Amino acid sequence: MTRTPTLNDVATRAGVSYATADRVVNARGGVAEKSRTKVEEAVAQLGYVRNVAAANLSQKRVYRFGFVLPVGENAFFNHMRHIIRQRAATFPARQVELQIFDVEAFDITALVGQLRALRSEGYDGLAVVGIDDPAVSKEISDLQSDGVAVVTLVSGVSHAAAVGYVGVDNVAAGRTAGRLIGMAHAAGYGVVQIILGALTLRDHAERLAGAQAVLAQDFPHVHVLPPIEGLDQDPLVENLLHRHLTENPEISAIYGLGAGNGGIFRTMAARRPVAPHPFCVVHELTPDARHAVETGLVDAVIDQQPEQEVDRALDMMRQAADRLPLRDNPPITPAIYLRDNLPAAPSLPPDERPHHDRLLRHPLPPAF
Amino acid sequence: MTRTPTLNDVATRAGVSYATADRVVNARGGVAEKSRTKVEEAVAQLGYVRNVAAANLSQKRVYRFGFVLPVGENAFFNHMRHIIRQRAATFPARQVELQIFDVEAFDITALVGQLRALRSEGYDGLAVVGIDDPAVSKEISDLQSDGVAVVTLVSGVSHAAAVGYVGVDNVAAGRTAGRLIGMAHAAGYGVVQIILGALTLRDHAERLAGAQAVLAQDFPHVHVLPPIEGLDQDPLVENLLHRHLTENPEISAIYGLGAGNGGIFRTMAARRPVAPHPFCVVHELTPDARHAVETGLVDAVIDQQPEQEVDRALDMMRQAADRLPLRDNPPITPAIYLRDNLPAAPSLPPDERPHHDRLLRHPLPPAF
DNA sequence: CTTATAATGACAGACGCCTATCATTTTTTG
DNA sequence: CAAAAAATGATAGGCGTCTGTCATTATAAG
Repeated sequence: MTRTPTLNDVATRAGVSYATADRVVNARGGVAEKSRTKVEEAVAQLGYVRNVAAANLSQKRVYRFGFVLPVGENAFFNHMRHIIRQRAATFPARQVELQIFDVEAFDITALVGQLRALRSEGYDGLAVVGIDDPAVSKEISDLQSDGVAVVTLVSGVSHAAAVGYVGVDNVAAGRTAGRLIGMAHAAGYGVVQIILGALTLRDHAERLAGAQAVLAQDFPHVHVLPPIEGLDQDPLVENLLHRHLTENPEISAIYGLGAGNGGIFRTMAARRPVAPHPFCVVHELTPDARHAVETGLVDAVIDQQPEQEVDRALDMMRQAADRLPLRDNPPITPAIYLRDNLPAAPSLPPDERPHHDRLLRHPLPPAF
Repeated sequence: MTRTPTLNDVATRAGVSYATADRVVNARGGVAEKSRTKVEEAVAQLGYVRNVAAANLSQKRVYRFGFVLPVGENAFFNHMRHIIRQRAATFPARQVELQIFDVEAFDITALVGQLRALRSEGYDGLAVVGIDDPAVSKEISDLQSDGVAVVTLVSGVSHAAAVGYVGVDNVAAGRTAGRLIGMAHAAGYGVVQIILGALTLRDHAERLAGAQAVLAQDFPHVHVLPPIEGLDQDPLVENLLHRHLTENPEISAIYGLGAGNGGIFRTMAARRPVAPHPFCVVHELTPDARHAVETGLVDAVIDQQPEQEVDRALDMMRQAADRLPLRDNPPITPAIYLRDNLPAAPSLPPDERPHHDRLLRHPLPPAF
């Protein structure tokens, strides 16, 4: 029954005073090279691990973590906001304080500005939905050197000195969708229409590449049409998709890998009575998407599991704040949801309820 | 900037001494009804939450959690063991001590004996893979009243006064498999052969029912053969499956919902060069199953995500030990893995590596 | 060798809670 | 009403770490 060693034990073992051991462990400086080595050796030999509970108590520590998310009508990030708030609600008991910061989507200047503003706010950790840009990267590195543990979330930032990245492999996600579509064409010939936001968005391009690769290699009998760019806008997507479906009745599958899914759902709902049902795959299990799967409008949803992402980000920030070694975090795998393995519906605030009422009020697509 | 209230504040507010407030909060008894109410009101009014860090410090608390798992050649539980050990390795820093207890599978007496033995061991929490039996249920309730937080894992125990259940909905898992199979038969007609351990095993029966229900309702053109009972034994499964496939060349899909998957992989591998590839779904992402997916022997794996289950169980035990309200834990959803969204391969100890070497050494099924 | 400077030691108080003891007050019981 | 029992108050010491102060000693610079 060996007691777990305290810093006092370390000091004794190293043959220095508690004060010196503390100076080393907490990197306060003003310690001779020689003493530092002795203390570090003692730490290693005894396997000393700082008692986080005691440390937190003495400092009256409250963990301050922030999430920096793009703002907009993006259902996915709204969902993520909700998850974060939910976690925040269960946290006061653990002395954790969570804040969400909204930043205009795709706005590098705004993001950099927000990050800079946060630099002096004394946050222990920040989870940032990145934009891959040198200025952002620089800002993140600066935050890190100011002692803020930064985690990039959903979309990484290259060359940033972040603690880590939490997000899915979008190529894998696209491949997964591609294979599902391929499986659904065991019959043989088929035509796939892909809808995305824009080819310039890295996430979308990656998913597209993944899907195309799998279909070309393993399902050569399935023909992939050139993708439609819907700019992630529901009405535009609806408009374009409806036209393509009408002009090309051979289309047997639809893959929406961007964010204008509302347009897909409406198109599918409108056409359901008239035409045979193409196999349909979309991304992100938003309330609308869930409803579409439940009602059979959509066959499968590829999801990046924001709950897991949020938890993982919190974990990492916490570990960093506690100065514990990070446990390795393998990339999150995209989940496949069919109507039978949907997770229990989360309780939602009123403004995030699915829009199916509105959806059903328009049983026919607008003429154009 | 209001300080978070301490028990001292509660005492003051309630107009009693610290000692009395403490007696109430820690349920030490010997407090008049009236005082208790006053204290409870003060707690509610101030929103007092016990500072777990301080409490743990003062008690030199080390959390002691145990997992009680069935022992045997079951690949799934071996995988789970590995996950638990992995978690345990990262825990000393958080003063958590993890133990695994092996119990003979399906042995009620052994399980009850083990649980009883653990009763006096001072565990804070136990995660138990249950057997649904009154004796087990009784034992769990007793543990709970002795202050041990019990979580049932993977398979629940009815009427047990456990803190909660962590596991998947097996009907949903079966339905998911059924739908995948249905999707793969967009062509039309098809024949499904289901292999399970035994119809008397609840998990298996539930999965079977789920799959049958979905196929009957949404894919009536797919014919489901009577299931084969392979007793979860690889050689028997291989033997039976090979015979059925030979006798019924119409079989277009195989669904292995039990644990004798090694037999399925070998059969598929052996037949691959000769026959067209039936669509194949199995359960649990064991190393062997992963390899089978990677090599295309198997099309999809339904997985109950043991990592998540272990983490969830640990979370719940921890919350209970900290006397915090449990956050609601929605059932874990079965994951679908195709070869494109496989999670990063976990590092495995040598004895749990996939057996594909052995598998490939027998390119043909044994004659019989 | 004498200053200045750097490094070290020795403590003490605080963080919030737990445990224990003992004295004191209130309530119950006979 | 006295005696017994129950409830309450007061308080002290400890858990391991952090922070700060101040005195002391070792080292470097002049």
